[in-house]
Amino acid sequence: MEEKVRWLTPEEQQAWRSFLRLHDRLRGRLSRLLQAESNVSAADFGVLVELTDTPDGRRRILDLARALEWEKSRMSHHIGRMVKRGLVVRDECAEDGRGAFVVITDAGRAMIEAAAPRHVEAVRDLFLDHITPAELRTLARVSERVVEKLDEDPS
Amino acid sequence: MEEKVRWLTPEEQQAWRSFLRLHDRLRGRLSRLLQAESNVSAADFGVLVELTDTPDGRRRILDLARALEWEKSRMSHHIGRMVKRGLVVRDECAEDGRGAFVVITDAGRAMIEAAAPRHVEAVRDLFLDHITPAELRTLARVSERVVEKLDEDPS
DNA sequence: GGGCATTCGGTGAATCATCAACGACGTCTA
DNA sequence: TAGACGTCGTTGATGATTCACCGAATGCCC
Repeated sequence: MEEKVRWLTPEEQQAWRSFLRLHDRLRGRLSRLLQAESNVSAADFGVLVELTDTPDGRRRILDLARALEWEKSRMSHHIGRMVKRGLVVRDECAEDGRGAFVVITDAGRAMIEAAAPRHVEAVRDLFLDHITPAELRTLARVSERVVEKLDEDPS
Repeated sequence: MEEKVRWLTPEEQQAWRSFLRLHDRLRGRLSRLLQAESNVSAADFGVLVELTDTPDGRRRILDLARALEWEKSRMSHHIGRMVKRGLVVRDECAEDGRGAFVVITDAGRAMIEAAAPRHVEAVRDLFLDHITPAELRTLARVSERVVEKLDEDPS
């Protein structure tokens, strides 16, 4: 009952590895920059961005978790740490007694307003500036297509 | 002294986010598959692949760390866990009294030989199959170029 | 050879992520 | 309105990663 394995061709192998490597490097570099220049982790940054996307800077925990594709448990722990550092506060939810809101504080707002321009600049310097518009479109197209397939796939 | 920030255009923003999302999803899915079907983590898999790349299945620790772009400390901790599970053993180094080798065990070899075909298949199913050869070439080209720039950049 | 910096690897503490379980609440149905 | 069931969020235990540091061995330069 032995199936033959279709191993990757050298080109495929190399493309796949470069692709993975790029991601690791970019993320590593960007998060070290965020940490060094603005004293926030990439995770903090993501949460703060989501919060500032709403006019009042408050969102339900599960809503946040879904937006960032985190587990609710991770979100809960992470929010706890951010509360301790004064970036956000918890607030209870009137409509739903089980629920809870997270609200950005002034300190949190100050932090992200300081961090965002540097971050955008870094994304340009390290990534976008080295890619042609056509390549970027290809990248976006491929990414969307593959993610879509992943979502369809039962797992 | 205020600099103007060149925020991302909607297209850039969307491409960047899709790109990040793709990676997270793919990695998550692949590592869950490895874990579920073959009982190894993606990290274990990487180490075992590096070890089987040499004829005798033994490599210096720092050498491994560099190949995987890990910190030596992470490698050391990880090897410790793999030793505990019987996938590899440590071996001392004759030429250099400070050094140490890691050697794959029979159990480790069996594990990766079981895992590799499934993994390759998954990479095809989830990624390569949804991409044209031209797109793959673009991806590889862009990845290599950007990684190269990252390496040049002082940080 | 004696001193000194560097490299190799390991360790403990702190941080972060994941998993299973839980309590509290909401919703649906009989 | 009672019970069953699902959802929201938290918690504690367990693993994994990073950081700062250490000891041992090596290489280097005088």
